[in-house]
Amino acid sequence: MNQPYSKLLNKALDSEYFSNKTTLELAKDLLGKALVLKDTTKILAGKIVETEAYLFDDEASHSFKGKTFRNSSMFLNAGHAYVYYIYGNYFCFNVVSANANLGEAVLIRALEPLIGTNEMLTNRINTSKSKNLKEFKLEQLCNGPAKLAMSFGITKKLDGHKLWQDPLFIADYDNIEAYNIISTKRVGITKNADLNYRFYIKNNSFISKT
DNA sequence: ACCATGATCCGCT
DNA sequence: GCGGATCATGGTT
Repeated sequence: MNQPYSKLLNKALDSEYFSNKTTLELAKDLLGKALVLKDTTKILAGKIVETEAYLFDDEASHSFKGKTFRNSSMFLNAGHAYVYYIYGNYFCFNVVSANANLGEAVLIRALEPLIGTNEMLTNRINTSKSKNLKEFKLEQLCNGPAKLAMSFGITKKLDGHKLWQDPLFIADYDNIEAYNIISTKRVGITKNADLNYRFYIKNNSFISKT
């Protein structure tokens, strides 16, 4: 058993972890935690190094115009997964936050791979049609919201999943105090774009962009 | 029915 | 740095 695996054993965070803080607090606190996918055949894990917050009164948020079929998971209790399909190709993964029916969430934008990197690469190869994947570096495996979803095989099937249970959960990993956290404008949005709701670990080489 | 949009990625210049 | 791929989703006709 390798070091990261033992560090993650029995460290899954419970539902209270997600509900007892604001969305902005959660977006920062998730940095250094591990995203773990565990089923009967495999375990994949990555350290969360980059997040973005989406609030209820936020024009950039999918929830801004109210509840629809697509975004309904955003209105569940904190700690549920919100997975959406985008650009005709990709899935992105969020952690629902704050009060139920409010519609707030944290987008997970980048991971530092810890366990199961070969399986992640296989998932990337099978999902994306790129032919240069063999040259991919570890830094490029999960350095973007759709990339990490591909690596973990996260699809709509996990939309609405409870993140304090298998097969997908968040585990304690690194101590948040050990990091300097940088906040910047969010990536890829046009509305309400001036707020510094993107957070990442300073000097970490696995983030999506500088 | 039709249309515009998009919390992205990738390859090319 | 730029544009194409590609289609579910939601809003409008």
